[in-house]
Amino acid sequence: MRIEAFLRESPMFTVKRASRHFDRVAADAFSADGLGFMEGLLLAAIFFEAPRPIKPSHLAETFATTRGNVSHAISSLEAKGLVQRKIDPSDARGYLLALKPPGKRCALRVIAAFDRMQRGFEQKVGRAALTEALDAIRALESCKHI
Amino acid sequence: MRIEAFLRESPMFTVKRASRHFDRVAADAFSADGLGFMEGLLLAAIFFEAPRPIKPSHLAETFATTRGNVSHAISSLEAKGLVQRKIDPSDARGYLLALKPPGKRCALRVIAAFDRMQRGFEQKVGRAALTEALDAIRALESCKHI
DNA sequence: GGATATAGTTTACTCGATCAATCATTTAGC
DNA sequence: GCTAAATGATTGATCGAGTAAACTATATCC
Repeated sequence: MRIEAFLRESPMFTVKRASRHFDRVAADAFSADGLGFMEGLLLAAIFFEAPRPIKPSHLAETFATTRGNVSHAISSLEAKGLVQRKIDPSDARGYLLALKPPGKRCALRVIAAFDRMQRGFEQKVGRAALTEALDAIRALESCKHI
Repeated sequence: MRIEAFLRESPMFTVKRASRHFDRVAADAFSADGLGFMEGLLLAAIFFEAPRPIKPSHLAETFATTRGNVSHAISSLEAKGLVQRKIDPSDARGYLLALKPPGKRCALRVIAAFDRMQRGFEQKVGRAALTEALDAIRALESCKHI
């Protein structure tokens, strides 16, 4: 088989390449705010949850990643003055996250960018096909090992 | 909107999460050989092209990445004793890549793992749906900016 | 022959992710 | 009530992959 045909049929490579592409697109879109893709998503998540503050563990679960990873990303957002950690009054082990005013403005820009991208996607492949494709990709994630 | 609904409809996040999942699956499958996902793909690419040796620039194009990136990965594969660089007799600027015997055996394991994964995917979502989903994902890559 | 283009490497850097160790607090068991 | 175990989160070290720019060496074109 030719490698090109192999890659073309491979969900793993197709998904990986698309992921890289989206990283570049997001980095480009958020370059003014100096955010990465994941940072933008976290900011959007905190915004959507407002005014209810959100816990890091909730974010880790939502984004299917580790707490350590979220902790690092939040530290980065905090260093940029976008997010604030406050001790959770109901559980002093944990923290609650809230947007600072610049973070709120930044989140709005991020969400607007995601929305524009979403419209571009739906225009490109159609809403129904997009939904089906995402369902298929999600289903692949249940293949846990080779 | 809830962040969960936002993420569910977002191709960018769905694709990114799946990409991370595949990274973990591949790292797990290739752990005995100490290969990453991309290293495995490169090895498979060189194997598929054999006996015709392959140029790094060809790999960079095939995998939609930079030459620098390929150069790093090849160096890593070379350090593991899997791949060999030879000066291209027809163009002394370039190199030709070939598998050393351990690299060949390793490539066979890698390809077998990819094939098992592929069968798992097709069993999970069906061959037709898989093809459609990949076509949709590829189409999204033509959205160049937000 | 000299300017320019090309192949590849190198260096430094970023981002996202993971792991193990650690700390503080909460909960559970006795 | 007090200790032991579980939990929420941070830290620090490390990794893989990717990028960009500078650089070397060779090839090509006029």
